[in-house]
Amino acid sequence: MAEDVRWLNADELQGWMALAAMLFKLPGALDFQLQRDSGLNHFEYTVLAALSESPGRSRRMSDLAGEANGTLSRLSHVVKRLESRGFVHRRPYEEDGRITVATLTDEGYAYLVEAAPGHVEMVRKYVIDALTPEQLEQLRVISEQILAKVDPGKPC
Amino acid sequence: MAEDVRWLNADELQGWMALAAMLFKLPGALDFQLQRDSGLNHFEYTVLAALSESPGRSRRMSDLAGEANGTLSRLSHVVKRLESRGFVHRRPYEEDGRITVATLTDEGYAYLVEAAPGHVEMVRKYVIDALTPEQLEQLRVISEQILAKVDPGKPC
DNA sequence: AGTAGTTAGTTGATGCTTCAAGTCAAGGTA
DNA sequence: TACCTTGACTTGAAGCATCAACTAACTACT
Repeated sequence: MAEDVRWLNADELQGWMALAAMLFKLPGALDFQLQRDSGLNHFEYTVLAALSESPGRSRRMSDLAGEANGTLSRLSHVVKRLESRGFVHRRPYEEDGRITVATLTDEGYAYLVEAAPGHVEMVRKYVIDALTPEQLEQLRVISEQILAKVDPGKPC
Repeated sequence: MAEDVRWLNADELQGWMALAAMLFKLPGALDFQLQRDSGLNHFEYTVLAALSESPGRSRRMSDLAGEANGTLSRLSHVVKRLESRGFVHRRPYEEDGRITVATLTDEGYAYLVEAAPGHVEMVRKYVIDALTPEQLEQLRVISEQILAKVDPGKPC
């Protein structure tokens, strides 16, 4: 078929391999710490954190899914779990019955406050302290450029 | 407890949020393309690719797990699936019966050759072409530094 | 030779994610 | 009013990953 494939040269391959390795291992490492210390995975943590910073500690499901970088389906399952643990509750939005609003409960907030320091420490250890401020800035720009290609519908 | 948490400042938070978003979305996007076009996920692809570049298209399980950035258990499940599809076969190593050697079959190689162009194209589109050569080099260095913190046991 | 300990890999259960299909509410359209 | 159509979720099944427990093969000690 397409014989005109633009294969990767040595530098490109090296760059991609390094990124791929990081892409595989960092999420696992973060999940491991969170799971062990708080019984949450990274997605669940992100959901709770996003709620805690929202007005009224509430947010509609679609927004929350976007904020936490997940699909609506995934979020729905996760919020059901979090709800059964008493960290979140859901109610239909009065002005539009299709919309569901999720709210962080006091227990959920307290739990998040317990979990946050350990998580922040890990992010520091693995990412922030591993890089110079310049590198972190480079990484931010790079991540945004890649994200723009992967998910063009998110102007930011 | 520990009230002396070093929270993230605005720049640090921005950098981390951008990385996190990329970390969540890029693997999904790559998996999606591979799954749709080739019925493989990224880990399976990596395993086949690693085998194809090994002497005799063969490798012991532990090495392969390291190469593909996964655990031995995960690899074992995956190789079982790949074996049942006829892409790989396993045999015990004569000189040490504990060791298992996995080998890429001709069908597996042919399948990989079919899948590779589409995958390379995606890696180009999402990563290589999104960045300047300097940025790719920055990203390689950054990834290696992060990886060294996450997984200190791998000197490279 | 016998026993304990280590290494390499496998397996099964559990839980999370994904995908496709479903529900239910709201906004046209006629 | 009845009928599509779209939007916003929810659900159930299937697949995949993770974890802990297990087996088998080798090594070291006595």
